[in-house]
Amino acid sequence: MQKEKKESFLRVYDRLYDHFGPQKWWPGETPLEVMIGAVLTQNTNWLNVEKAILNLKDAGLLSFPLLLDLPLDTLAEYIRPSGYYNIKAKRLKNLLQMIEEQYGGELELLFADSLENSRINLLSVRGVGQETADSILLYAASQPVFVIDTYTHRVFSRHGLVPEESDYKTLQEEFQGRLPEDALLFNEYHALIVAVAKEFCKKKKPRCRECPLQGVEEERF
DNA sequence: CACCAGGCAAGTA
DNA sequence: TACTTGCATGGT
Repeated sequence: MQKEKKESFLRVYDRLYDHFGPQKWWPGETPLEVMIGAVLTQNTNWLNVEKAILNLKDAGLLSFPLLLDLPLDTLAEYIRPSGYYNIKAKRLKNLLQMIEEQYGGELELLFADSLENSRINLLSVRGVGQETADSILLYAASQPVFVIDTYTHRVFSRHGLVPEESDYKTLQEEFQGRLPEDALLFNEYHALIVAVAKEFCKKKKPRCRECPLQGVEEERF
């Protein structure tokens, strides 16, 4: 029973992968760019984030020391298309300053730190919550951390795979406890959940008739 | 026109 | 602890 339950999350993964194929996340050329994207995409369409990152890239500002010294309101103007630009400029600054103070401005030292330490330090930053921290750890640092987001909660609770009231920590423990500890698997799985949510599990219009997960909750586990 | 998007923190009771 | 609200652009 417990063993089959463990395998059910892998069956869901297989269904999603068979339907959507590899998602090739995260869109970003460098760890710094991925980290910036993780902050900018908070409650924001990824297309808007791409515009903001392109602004920084075109200005030649995708560099840790340059961004660290960039005035707050200047940074805000560059990232304007990503929305919430004033608060996100501040959040990026907070994050850069933490890395400067704790790791001498070396992103690689943050990523080389223990998972426990790096996560605690990321979460200490004003504007970096659990999802943003875990996105950075998984997609920029390639650490085996499962990222939970509103899509994850919606898809899995609608299909009866987790209780509706599950919080972030509970969901993350479910995924990490039932899946092999594999950063590449976690990477692909999270991206596939986003894919299925966008197409079949929208907020208002769930089209679960054609959903590749149709009926998973009926399979006994 | 309304609604939504790969959240988070601060304020209130 | 458990809600509620502000933050904001751009696509559908």
